[in-house]
Amino acid sequence: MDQIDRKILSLMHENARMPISEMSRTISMSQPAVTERIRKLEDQGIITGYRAQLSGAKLGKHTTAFVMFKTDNCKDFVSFIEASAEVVDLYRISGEYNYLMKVVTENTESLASFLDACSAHGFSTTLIVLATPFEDKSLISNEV
Amino acid sequence: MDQIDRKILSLMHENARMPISEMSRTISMSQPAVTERIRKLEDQGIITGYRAQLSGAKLGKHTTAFVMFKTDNCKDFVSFIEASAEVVDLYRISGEYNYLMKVVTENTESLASFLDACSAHGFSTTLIVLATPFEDKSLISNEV
DNA sequence: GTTGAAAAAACAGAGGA
DNA sequence: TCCTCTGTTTTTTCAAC
Repeated sequence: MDQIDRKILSLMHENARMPISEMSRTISMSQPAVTERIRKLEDQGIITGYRAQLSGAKLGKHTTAFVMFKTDNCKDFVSFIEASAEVVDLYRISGEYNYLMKVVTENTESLASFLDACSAHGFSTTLIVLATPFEDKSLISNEV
Repeated sequence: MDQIDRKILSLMHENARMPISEMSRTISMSQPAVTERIRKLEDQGIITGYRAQLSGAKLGKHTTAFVMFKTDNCKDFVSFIEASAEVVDLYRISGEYNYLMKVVTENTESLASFLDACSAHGFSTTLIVLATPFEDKSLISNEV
């Protein structure tokens, strides 16, 4: 992991579909060398995947919320949540609640339906997302 | 947005670096047609970008937390947070707190330093992430 | 939406600092 | 070890339909 690897990670985080040839020009290194470095970053598990980012709103999902949940039966709860299409992220957390999850639904009504379905497993506190100043900032500082 | 578009989005969410030629084989449609559909999905803002997913742990960031924050000066707070490399996501939320942010740091000590720096802007409650059963589940159901 | 040719990129091997 | 160079294969682009 040197400065060149960090630059590659930064570029990949900005645009994962950038051709390797273009990256090789940007960082002034031959294409096979860049390819090999990317392969190693993947093998080491530093790069875990490449994903298209989708707009929830453009797909008709206009409501995002974070739900903190307290349950006594983690196993059943996780099974239930894994099967719930509304939940995009699930975190086990410290504190009064067991779990925090990010929920994306069409509207507040469908969020309410989801929360109703959850209530069999415990109790929750819901934080509605009003705006997202930024999301998914890079873990790599992009100075060279 | 028909079933083929949904399939493209699903494939792109699984692996954004999949060659379009491979996608065209998977969904049995000519490559220029797939390319044109992707271009339209980008133009419509349904696809907002392509990102490499990086492992925080493999980059030496072993602590993830969600911090709920209450501030009286949103403008200054957001400026401060935007300049903080530790914060990867920032959400404006409803409820007792103004903001929820996802914070990724090297360890609990560096998290404490960050929270100390924040304390000038208001008060917070921190939820430490103990485990992540899943993250970034697709908004598109991947049945065809 | 398809086909097919030209351009570009990715891959794989040989060899050098 | 890590890189560059180079020839081959694959993918992308762009024309015409």
